[in-house]
Amino acid sequence: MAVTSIKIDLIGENQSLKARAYEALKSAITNMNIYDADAQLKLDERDLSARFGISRTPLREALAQLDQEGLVKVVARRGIFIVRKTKAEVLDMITVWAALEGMAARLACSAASADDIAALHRLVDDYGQDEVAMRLGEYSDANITFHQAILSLSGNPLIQGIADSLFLHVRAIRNRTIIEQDRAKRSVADHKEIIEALEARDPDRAERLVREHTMKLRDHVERFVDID
Amino acid sequence: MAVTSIKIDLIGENQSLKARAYEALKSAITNMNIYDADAQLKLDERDLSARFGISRTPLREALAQLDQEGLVKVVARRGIFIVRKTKAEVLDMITVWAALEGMAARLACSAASADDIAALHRLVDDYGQDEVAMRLGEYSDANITFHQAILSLSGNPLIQGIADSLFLHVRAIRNRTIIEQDRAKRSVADHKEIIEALEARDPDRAERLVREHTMKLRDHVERFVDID
DNA sequence: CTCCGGCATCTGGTATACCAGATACCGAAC
DNA sequence: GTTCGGTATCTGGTATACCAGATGCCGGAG
Repeated sequence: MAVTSIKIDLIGENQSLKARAYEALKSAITNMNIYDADAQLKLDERDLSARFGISRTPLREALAQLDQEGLVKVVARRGIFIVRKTKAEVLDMITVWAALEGMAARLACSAASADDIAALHRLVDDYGQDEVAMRLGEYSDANITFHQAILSLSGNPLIQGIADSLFLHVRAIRNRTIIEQDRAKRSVADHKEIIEALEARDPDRAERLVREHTMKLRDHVERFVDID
Repeated sequence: MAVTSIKIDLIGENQSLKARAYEALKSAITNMNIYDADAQLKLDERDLSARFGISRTPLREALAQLDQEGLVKVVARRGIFIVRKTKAEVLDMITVWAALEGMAARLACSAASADDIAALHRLVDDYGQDEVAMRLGEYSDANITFHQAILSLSGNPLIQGIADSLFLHVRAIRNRTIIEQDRAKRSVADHKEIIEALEARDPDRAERLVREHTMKLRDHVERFVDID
């Protein structure tokens, strides 16, 4: 039979205008430095709808969704404001993250396959003792991938979903936390220990290591990040 | 000076139509038995807007919010459907709940005052050995209050917020889980142990007890609740 | 110069009309 | 009787117009 593969247009933007506006706004907001003193924090419905070339209706629905997620705050007859998270809120988010990823590690001990756990090595081993090769920006990406892998290995999609939404907010202060060589080295060491615990199928240890690792980040932010 | 207290109308419904529609729909959906075979799971925008006496616009925004929370699913040109959670999803929710409340107990060991912890006794001690007096419906309420108290004692509002939204969904299957005398008794015993751990300011033990307690519920649902 | 009040304007909230895809019903063809 | 196709209808998506509260400018009174 003739294998005539039809190029179906799934790549093209056939989503609703609301969905497209939502993605565009979310991307714009999460990528801007909202903590800069001169950051533009106020949005205007009519202006935005004109920019996107859509009417206010779908745009409003997108903004309402962002409002619920806590990225913006819609105030009747006042305006729409990009939300600056307080330091306390960020710390609380990291704490919840610690609880979720800890549970994920616990679950992974019984849910993850040996292959899945072995694959974690690839995200850590490259950053062994060679501090020079450890480009910090690159490590930052590998670090995120490592943690998301653990969340994924739990086999509980809800954990991953909640953690993702939290990460969205914590990201905003990421630009303000400088990763030092020393902290990165300890981070790599922590990750190796975590993999060991997973390989040993020791849920209590895996949970504790992951939780303490994330809480170290919490303490670091509490001490050295200055927002508010 | 004359103490003329002005009765400000805060009780009256001065909220937006969207907010009122949202509350009304949320209440209606979470209180109905969506797992009944003959439950009406489809909604219609025009019909609802006529019932509420509002236009489709604010109603749609309320529905969009419920959609994001996972209570309904809006499908373009098909309809709006009340979502039945699968058993796997409910189990995942309870697992996340266990992680959150475990972390809450851990935090409470350092954040809660002695008075706050002492107040927990009131929610448990009444249901001592007197099984006859232990009215199961009444216990169910006290049980919920106890767990929400622990979430609150963590001092982390985010934990409480996420747990609340999870509870909204788990509630739907509550009607289908019969609380037996025996399980309730063991639950009370667990609660007493948890209070002890909090009083001893033992975060590891408090976390473990709370987590295991909630995971018992998870196992119970997995074994005895039949949905899907 | 300062303060106050009213009106122009801005801005999110709501109502309404229209659009297009999806569905269901019905009748014709076989 | 079955199947196919077309059309009426249903339903969520979008555009537009209007509403009312909030803000701020501006001029007059003191």
